[in-house]
Amino acid sequence: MTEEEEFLAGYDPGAFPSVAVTVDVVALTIREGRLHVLLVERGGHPFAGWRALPGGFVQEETLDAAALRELGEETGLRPGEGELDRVHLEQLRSYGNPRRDPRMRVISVAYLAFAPRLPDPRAGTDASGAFWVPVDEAGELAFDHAAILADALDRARAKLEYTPLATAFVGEEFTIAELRAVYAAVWGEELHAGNFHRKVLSVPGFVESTGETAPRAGERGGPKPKLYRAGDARLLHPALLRPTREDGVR
Amino acid sequence: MTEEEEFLAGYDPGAFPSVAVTVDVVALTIREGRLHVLLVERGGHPFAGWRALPGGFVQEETLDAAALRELGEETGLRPGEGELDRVHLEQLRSYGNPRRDPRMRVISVAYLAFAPRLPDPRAGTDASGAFWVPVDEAGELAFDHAAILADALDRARAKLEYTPLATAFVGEEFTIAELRAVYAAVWGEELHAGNFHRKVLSVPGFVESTGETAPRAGERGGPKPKLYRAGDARLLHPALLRPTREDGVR
DNA sequence: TGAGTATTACTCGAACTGAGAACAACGTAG
DNA sequence: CTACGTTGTTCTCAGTTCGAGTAATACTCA
Repeated sequence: MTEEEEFLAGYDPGAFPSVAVTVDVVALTIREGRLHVLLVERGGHPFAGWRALPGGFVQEETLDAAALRELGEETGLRPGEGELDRVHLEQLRSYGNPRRDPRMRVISVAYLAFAPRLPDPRAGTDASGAFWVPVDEAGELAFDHAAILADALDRARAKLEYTPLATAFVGEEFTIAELRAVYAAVWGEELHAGNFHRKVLSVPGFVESTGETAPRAGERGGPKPKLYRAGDARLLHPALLRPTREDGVR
Repeated sequence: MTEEEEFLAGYDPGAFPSVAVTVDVVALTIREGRLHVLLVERGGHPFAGWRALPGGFVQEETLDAAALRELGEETGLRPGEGELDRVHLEQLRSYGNPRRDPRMRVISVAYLAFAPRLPDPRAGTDASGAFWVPVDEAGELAFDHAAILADALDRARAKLEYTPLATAFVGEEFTIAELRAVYAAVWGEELHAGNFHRKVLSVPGFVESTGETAPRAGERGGPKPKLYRAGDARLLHPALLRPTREDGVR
């Protein structure tokens, strides 16, 4: 036994202050042109009856795996069954205010999930119900979840600018107009169709043409749009700048 | 007693899986034109004798407070004593691989600290020594700290583009050339002096003139430069784009 | 069939960028 | 003290990108 092995064998984990660690997931999708977030209604205390972000305690798994597991439990989807695999998942940040949970010290690692239109969720084990809500109608949330949601929206809006994240909200094949609708929904403002078109096609690696066109035009007319799929770029250069941002944001 | 109070009174914190939570700090500063990171040499197991990021277990405090405390303990500086108050501190992300610490499940919340030139640190309680090391000479680190450092550098380099973060590396009053040296050190490439000057002054809220000039020119001549202080912008619009980034970074 | 709408392409002036030059102010080697 | 090299600052200029608007075309719906 080496000195280090000996040390580890005699190590007492209880000697350090212990806290609980949860993951909370801000899952975003777009429905009917509006950005929606997945919420659950809490069944038990604390905050019984309140809306909250889906989440739960971390088990013997990586943080990423915990987030994906929680998302699957709340939506009723399973990894390997298609839709959940196309979800883009990334860590947002951690929240550790000592009083954020009245039970005990709980540190939450928040995750951000972006998904194409998912089916309506069914209730998970830890919640009496889960549902998609437009982000501007989320209202008051349990714990500090309203602040987490606000941070998540900031992050999502910013990431649309310099990453191809928008492609995570649409299907495998999509039109430029669908992509533009994603930006409009997340940023909350319309974009100039012509300039958006030019810009998206000019950024290398953002989208690549499938060579095909959609079988049908939009609901209200117009030519059959061309189809694209996501390119291989991880960052957009140059970025798609958000319009009408005032000078010197503070 | 309300129903919720009753629930909380009978609540057993031990019922949930418990893990240890630490904060690790990636403290960056610039010395002699090179970007340095603060490292400690571990005194005890595991990884005795290895270099590591300064950090420790979270106590009854916010995560931000824990990071600031750890930074103070390793550098020997105390909050309220000037230099430590000008440090910019922000959360990087959390690392929770179940095997990242051989003792037990430890989740680490990593922080990023940017500071103007700090004095040489003196040893803290949990480390037999602390020192500034050029980031490209950090070498192998304990735990997953090398990965954390890499993520931190990515973040720092990116944030220089769209935030006034560079002002956190210089003194209260600084010259445009000092600011340019920060960008050069972090990005690892020289910038066109004239264009940088024009750009910095044109971004609203980045810097504001003090109306004064430095008492002395640089070591090797030149006119006395004008002095500036940080403006009130939190984001740079338009951003300072990093040069020579190839098309379609992937 | 006609009206309305949407995709896509094109135009034009304004703004921005990268590269370089010019100039004056300064430190230092000789 | 002088000459020279270095540096901060301002300008110029051509190429590129951006925002806003226009136009041609193709489709849906009534």
